[in-house]
Amino acid sequence: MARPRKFDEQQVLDTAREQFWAGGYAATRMDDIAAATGLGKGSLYGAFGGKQELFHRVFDEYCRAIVDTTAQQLRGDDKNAYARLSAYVHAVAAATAADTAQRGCLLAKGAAELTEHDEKVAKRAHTAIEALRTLLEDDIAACQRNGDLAADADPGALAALVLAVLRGIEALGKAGANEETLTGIARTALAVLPRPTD
Amino acid sequence: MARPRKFDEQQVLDTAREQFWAGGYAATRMDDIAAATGLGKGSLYGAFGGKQELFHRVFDEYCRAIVDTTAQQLRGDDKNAYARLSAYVHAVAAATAADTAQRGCLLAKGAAELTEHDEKVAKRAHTAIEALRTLLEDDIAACQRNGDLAADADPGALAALVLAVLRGIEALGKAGANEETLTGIARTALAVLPRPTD
DNA sequence: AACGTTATGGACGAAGCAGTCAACAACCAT
DNA sequence: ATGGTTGTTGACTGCTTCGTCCATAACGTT
Repeated sequence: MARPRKFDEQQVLDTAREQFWAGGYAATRMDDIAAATGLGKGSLYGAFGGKQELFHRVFDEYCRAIVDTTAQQLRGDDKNAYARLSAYVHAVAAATAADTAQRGCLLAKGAAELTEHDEKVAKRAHTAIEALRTLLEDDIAACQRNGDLAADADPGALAALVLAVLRGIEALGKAGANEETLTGIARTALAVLPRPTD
Repeated sequence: MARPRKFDEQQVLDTAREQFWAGGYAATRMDDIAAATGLGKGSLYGAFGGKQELFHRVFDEYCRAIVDTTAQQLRGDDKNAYARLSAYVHAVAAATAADTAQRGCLLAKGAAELTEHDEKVAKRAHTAIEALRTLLEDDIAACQRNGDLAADADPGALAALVLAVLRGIEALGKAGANEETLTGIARTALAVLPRPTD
């Protein structure tokens, strides 16, 4: 009944994410996104509404992806819960260290730039962080059931601590900490988690 | 021999800092700073050079202030080293929670926005972070000498961990974590630091 | 095939932006 | 006091950028 779109919406969102990720929200121009995607501005505005809406789409999708990926890495049986936690924490440190361009995490970057002025971004970031905390708490509780961590510790508190360490690793990566420092933090954080006393 | 300045340079820097802090680098306009300080743009450019240089001045000064404040809070005799560490960690959590406007830390915000594209900002942030790490390490070593923390632990590693937790608290504050969560993280982090075994 | 509907692309408008400039003002050394 | 030097002001320039608009293109339905 009408002319179909020539572009793949997902592909455009991916490209837009790269642009916003590299430059931040304010410094990214819609013309850049148009050029990078090959779309005319009319199509871009027609399909997504505007710069802010486009960023919201990108940010929302990124948050969803982060939480999904983490869920895949942390969910599983009690038996391997500690191994998963350890692997995850080390993976975040390694990924941060490997990010030589120091782009960091779009969740952190977007939140830092826009939380104060954009309610939607603030809410979305909060939801994502809360989801990550829950995933960590579930895994830590599994570790406790399996006897890998002290049963009398508060899993929620430990999850919040680990989450803070992870976000801190990310922040220190931005500040140019080297790989050894970052992996060292991961190692130390895991080492200080309370063990069963028997 | 020449006309003296009518404005206080420090006051202008303070005002500029507020502007950059609230809006970020890209979103802050020189006209805003001019209006907020009451200076004409000519004076502003004459005294500071341009937007980038002005931000460098502000950022440098902010980093210096952060490190100085931390040094005042952490330096002292071995006897009270642990009390100082505890007070400092809790103070950061409380300050982050109290920051209802969620402006966060200019060091983190500036680094997140500009590290990739501005070498000077990257270097300055790195230096500041390294200084903070050293201050923490010195205090932690003092704690060990005084028997408040396990002597066999690596003070450098513990310092890096605590620093990560602190930066993580800051990041979680941006994401809207409530006061209870933040102070809980501070409490848990201190609780998991290794104690002497005797 | 003709038509209604939606997509496309790029020129355009309007506002915003960093930075400049020239006329004027204030100071001090002589 | 006077002149040289530096600070001040705000209008101005030239460029950038968001968003719109419209002529045209491509599709499905009848």
